[in-house]
Amino acid sequence: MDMMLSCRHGGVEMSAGLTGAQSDAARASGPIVVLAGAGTGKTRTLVAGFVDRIMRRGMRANRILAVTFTNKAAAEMKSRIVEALGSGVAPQWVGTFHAHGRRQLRTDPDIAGLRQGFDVCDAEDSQKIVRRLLEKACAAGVFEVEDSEVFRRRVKSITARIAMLKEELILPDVAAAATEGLIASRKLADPDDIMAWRDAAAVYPAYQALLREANMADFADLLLWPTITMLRDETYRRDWAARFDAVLADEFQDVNRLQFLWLKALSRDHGELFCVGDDAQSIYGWRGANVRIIRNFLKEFPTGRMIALEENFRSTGHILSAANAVIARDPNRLKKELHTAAGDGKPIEIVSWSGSAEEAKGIAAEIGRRALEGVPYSDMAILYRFNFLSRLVEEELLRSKIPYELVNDTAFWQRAVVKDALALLRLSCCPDERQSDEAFRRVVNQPARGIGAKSIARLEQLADDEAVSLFRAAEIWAGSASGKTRERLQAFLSFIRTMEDRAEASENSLSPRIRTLLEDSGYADMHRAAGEDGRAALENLHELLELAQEFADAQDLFDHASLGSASHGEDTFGRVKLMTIHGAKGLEFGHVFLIGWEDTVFPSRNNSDPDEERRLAYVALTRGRRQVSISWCAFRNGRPAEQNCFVDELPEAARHEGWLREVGHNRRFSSGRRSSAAEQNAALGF
DNA sequence: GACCTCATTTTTTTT
DNA sequence: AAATGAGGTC
Repeated sequence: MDMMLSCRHGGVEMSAGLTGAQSDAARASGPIVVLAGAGTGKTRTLVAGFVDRIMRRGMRANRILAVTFTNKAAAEMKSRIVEALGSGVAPQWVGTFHAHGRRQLRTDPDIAGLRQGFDVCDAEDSQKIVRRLLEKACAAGVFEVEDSEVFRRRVKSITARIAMLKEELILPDVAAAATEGLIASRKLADPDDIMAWRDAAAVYPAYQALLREANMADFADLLLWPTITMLRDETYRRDWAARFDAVLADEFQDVNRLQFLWLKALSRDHGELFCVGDDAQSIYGWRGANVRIIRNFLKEFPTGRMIALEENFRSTGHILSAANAVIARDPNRLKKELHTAAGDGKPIEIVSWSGSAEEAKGIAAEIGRRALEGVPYSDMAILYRFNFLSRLVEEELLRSKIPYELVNDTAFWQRAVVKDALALLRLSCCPDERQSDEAFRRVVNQPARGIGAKSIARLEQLADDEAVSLFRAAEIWAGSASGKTRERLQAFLSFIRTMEDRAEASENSLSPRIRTLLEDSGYADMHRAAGEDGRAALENLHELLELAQEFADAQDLFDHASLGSASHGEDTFGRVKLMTIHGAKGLEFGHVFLIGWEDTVFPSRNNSDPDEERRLAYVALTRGRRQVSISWCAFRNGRPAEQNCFVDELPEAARHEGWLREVGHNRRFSSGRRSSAAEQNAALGF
């Protein structure tokens, strides 16, 4: 402990090599928000804050709550804390909002009307529930029958809105009134929007009832019920708040009202709320994130402090100039400007293409060229607004034999095969439970057992009438009726029962148990029979079996499956990374290719908040350390497209000063000089 | 009634 | 990637 007297700023700075601003932030007490611009050492400061509370202020590591949004961020934070403090210290409360919520809810499931061992359903499961409710309403004539695409969108929009209602702490019974109030007060001009909110409020109570009956919690529930209970019941709140001497929150710009109230309820007694974030990087508004929370922090906490970190340790001067220019047009932003002591670096390239195929070819060629110059593949990344934009690029990289990795294309635990395998497991655990209905539906007819849509519809009817699970309904049917379907059902039921018995009898660990399920059910064979088409599926199943070894029991595995986990980070060194801009947040690469910068694609026409798209552009640009190339196409999907507004907004001076280079071979680019074909080819590696 | 294959379609972005 | 629809076969 004499370390803290050893230099002017104390032990933290000395051991971690912090800047003055970072150190000030880490050592501050009371409510504080660190406005950490991209590349200014956000995680470092957060970890330093954690360490400072232990080393200098004498708190215990397991009495500090630290929250992040992603498992990856949580894992990183944990390991860096352990690195700083030594492996003897084990922080017990570092995790995601969802993981913390689940932990709190698992302690008292009854506050949400749930029983012990409840399941967490993911967004897809939520959508399926809403879909079935809506289909029922259609059948009853409450809703019109629409074409399937419109229907799909509607399900999506309603599901998202129910989550938003929960994040505003609006409970089912008051949802309708609250929605009408919202419609009356706010100027919701769009009639579609108004209708969607009304639909959501109407479906919400039935949705919640269904979840509860099936003993399931959705993502929002994990934090909603603990928070509501803390607000209603002071004893309960104190019980939880007393466990922590300080609360730390990462990515604070992305918290929603629910998460903020949860943080406040836990930190109210001591006021130790240490938040790190950057309002310029708030890109999750569609998921309920509320930028105004970080922007109004000082109004909420008049005694609090806001400390801005503006010295960037990542990018070149030119990259920062471009990023600053783009974000400067967000009128509500908290003022700060990134600067660097490093040099200006290479010019930013704006490359225009006639079509997306050409763009893909060009990027692959350019990556090949840079690789020859000695840039490791792993130091390059291609970032885009939507996942589907990766397809053509992927083909081209494959053709060019450039090793690449698609990051988070469809998260492992959300893949259909993985969910099917887990459904089999869930069903073999407790077939009679209502929470297995979803599992039943997934696998009854996979592989095809002759139990098709019509039979399942009849089963659902029966289950409804008798108020039992689908599995029970199937047993009733198999016991009474006759015919082919009866035999087929019987075969399936007895298979599940056998598996259930065997699971109880043996001490078989998880992995072999799943293997048996996959083999004996014919599920694995189904994919083997599909040949090339089933290869990816089999690989995923194999990986699942490997991963399953890490889990103690089925419940443990289900928990990880629904909230995701960081353990799926296989070593993929030496590969070009392909990911969405959202997925790239928090990461950095020497060379960054930003594709699809066309109006309606990026900024997306679907986002009602243009400033959020702007912030996304800011995030995209600030991922690059040394070189950033932006590209856009005159044609995308056979439709003409325009260079997006962000390109236009880059400082005019930059074009004259030569640090913004426009390269292209379609007739449409606006300003700047037209480069010769020879120049283009030289630049793009043909 | 159920299954298969082929084609089409439409993507937000993620816990 | 995954959900849908059409058209043909058992």
